[in-house]
Amino acid sequence: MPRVKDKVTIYDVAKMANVSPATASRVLSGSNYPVKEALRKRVVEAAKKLNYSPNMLARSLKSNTSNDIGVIIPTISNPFYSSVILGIEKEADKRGYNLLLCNTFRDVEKEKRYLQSLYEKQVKGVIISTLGARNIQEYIEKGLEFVLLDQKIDNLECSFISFDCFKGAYMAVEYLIQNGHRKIAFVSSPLTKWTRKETFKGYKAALSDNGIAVEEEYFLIGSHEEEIDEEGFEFKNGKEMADEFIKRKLDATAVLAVNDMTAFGFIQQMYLHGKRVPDDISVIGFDDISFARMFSPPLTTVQYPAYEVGRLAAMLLLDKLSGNNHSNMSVNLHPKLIIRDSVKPLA
Amino acid sequence: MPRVKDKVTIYDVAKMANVSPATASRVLSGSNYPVKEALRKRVVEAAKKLNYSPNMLARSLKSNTSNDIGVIIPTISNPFYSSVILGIEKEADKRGYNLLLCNTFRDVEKEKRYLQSLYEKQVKGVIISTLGARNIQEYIEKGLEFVLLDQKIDNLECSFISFDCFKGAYMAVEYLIQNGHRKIAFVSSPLTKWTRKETFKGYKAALSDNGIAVEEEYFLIGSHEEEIDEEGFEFKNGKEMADEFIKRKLDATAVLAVNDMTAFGFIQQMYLHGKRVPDDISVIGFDDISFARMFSPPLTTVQYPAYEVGRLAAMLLLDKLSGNNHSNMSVNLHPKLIIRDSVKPLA
DNA sequence: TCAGTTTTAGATATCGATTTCTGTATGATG
DNA sequence: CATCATACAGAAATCGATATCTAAAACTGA
Repeated sequence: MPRVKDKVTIYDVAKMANVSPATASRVLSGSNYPVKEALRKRVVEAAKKLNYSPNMLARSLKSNTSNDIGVIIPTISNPFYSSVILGIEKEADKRGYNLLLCNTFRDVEKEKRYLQSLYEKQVKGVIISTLGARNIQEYIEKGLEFVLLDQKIDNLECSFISFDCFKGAYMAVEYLIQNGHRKIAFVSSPLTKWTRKETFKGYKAALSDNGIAVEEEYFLIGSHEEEIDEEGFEFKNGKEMADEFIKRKLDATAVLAVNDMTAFGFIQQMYLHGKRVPDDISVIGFDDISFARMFSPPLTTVQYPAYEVGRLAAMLLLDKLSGNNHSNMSVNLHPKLIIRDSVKPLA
Repeated sequence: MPRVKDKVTIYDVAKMANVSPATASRVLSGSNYPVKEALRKRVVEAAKKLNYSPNMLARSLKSNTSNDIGVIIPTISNPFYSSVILGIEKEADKRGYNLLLCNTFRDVEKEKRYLQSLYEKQVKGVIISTLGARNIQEYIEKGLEFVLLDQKIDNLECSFISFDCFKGAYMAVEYLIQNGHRKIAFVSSPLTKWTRKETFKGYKAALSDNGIAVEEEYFLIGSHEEEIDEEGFEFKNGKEMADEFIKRKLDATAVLAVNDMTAFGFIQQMYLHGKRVPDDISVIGFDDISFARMFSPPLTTVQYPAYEVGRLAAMLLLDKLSGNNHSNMSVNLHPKLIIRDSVKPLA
């Protein structure tokens, strides 16, 4: 059992440097209160000699600050969210903040508990991707700052970062049309999220704006809800929709998937039914997760800049916390079509 | 600007319930100090009425405890680590702990800063995947508990969780041999990590134990170091090694990749060179990240149970922190070959 | 030179909890 | 009924920092 050394506090430093704890604190906490150079030096040296580490709990308690921010997402196992987190972490680290990571698995109760826990930990800001934003207002009133991802909620005083899924889907479908496709199906998990609904709308709008009938038969939309905690749900759903495609004997030549994972599942299962992508059917994904380019065929997809979303969210939040910026804003990121090899032009 | 309500403290609760703060604390913190039922009820009701939330900073400061644990990994954007994190989070949440997530990007300086920061936040335990464990000893002496992933360091008083990469590679190569392959290459990024070295050893051992000459020509091992912060490094390296394979005009019929990402890169690039997997060449990956089964062809690979690693790490750490268990241990997880479609039996 | 600033150091209160210490009321014991 | 242990409540100290308040010293300027 290693002997644990006694913790050295600011009092120890002060004593060694022969100054008051107040002075030691002023030097060590980077306060702008003036301290004579001689004393300052003594304090710094004593701190070094004693290998002093400040106790952040005490500092935060007294000064009512925090250098942690909360991040609440459905699940880190979704590569889209891991990119978001990466962006947040990069920016947060740059400014000396740490991340408290919370996975809700889309469980409202879990989300509630996490919010409360973050509040109790005196976190001042939270970046959250939530389904039901019911509880958030309560914490805004308590003084927490929020940045919401992928969700627009009126009357909520916080910043929003969203992505123009409508336009993304629209662009994707137009690209298919330009490539000669007119029978285009839409593959998705249930339209429970705002983003998915927008994507669906964009798909339909692009079709009708181009004089193509919107046929319900081409809606391959999963019906059973995602189960809490289930991994690979989107992938599985994509496979099921491929089965459904075959069952319905659809003649679509192209498909827009609501996200890349769905596209992967769809493509793999179509392969089992003897249909190749892009030779027999073209597929466009959505998100551009890093595997999209590793897939075979490399997936043509709408880029949802997850890393950028994370970075922006952190910037907005931390600017607010540091008082650099007081106004809330809605940032809408524009889609970009990444053309790879999963779409074949029709003759 | 929403008016922020004044924070309600335990003193407010005590006053409303007409008891001393001491009594209120005993009720609200779940202490086992006896409190008469009548008072207890008054306290609970007052807390509810005032919507009281304890200040964890104050609680932790006074009681010298923490319900945060630190997690230090190279990068969350690697799906292997996101699974590890998921396992940790699940177990931690179950026991009321939160995660402080730190991505080092294999930067030793960053790791140092994070360790210090976690220590200052009074975290009591850290799960870490580190390259250089030099600094860890110092924090062990300061009383921190560690669980190390993928690393064995002698004379370090902490628990280890590792994976038998040697055996995993050995099993994979034997499987190839059973399928008639005798010319088997090894594809890898530089052997800077302990796990990669073990994998390489296992590959060589399996060959020689089966009376197959170990030929240096078949070592397709990247030479340039991973750059800090680079995403998709393993994938890119896999592609480069495919180019190298062609350049060397190798006649290998099968390949063992050091991890799945490398395998993906290799397979994609070989495809560009006109070689199909598994028809022209068989490939076995390593890790079984969730994309392995979504890939085409679904990848035969050695399962490295990342989620389980995370869960175990959290269990060991939290058992220790809660005093349930005082001894350190080394847990070695056994490999399992997941057979899918990327290996073809030779006639 | 002396009143009035300004600069700088230290004593002390404070953040919001828990915990120890003290003391009273109650119950058990012989 | 006296004695002693036990149950329970509250006062006050404490965790480790920062911030406020007080005051001495140094510096102004008329």
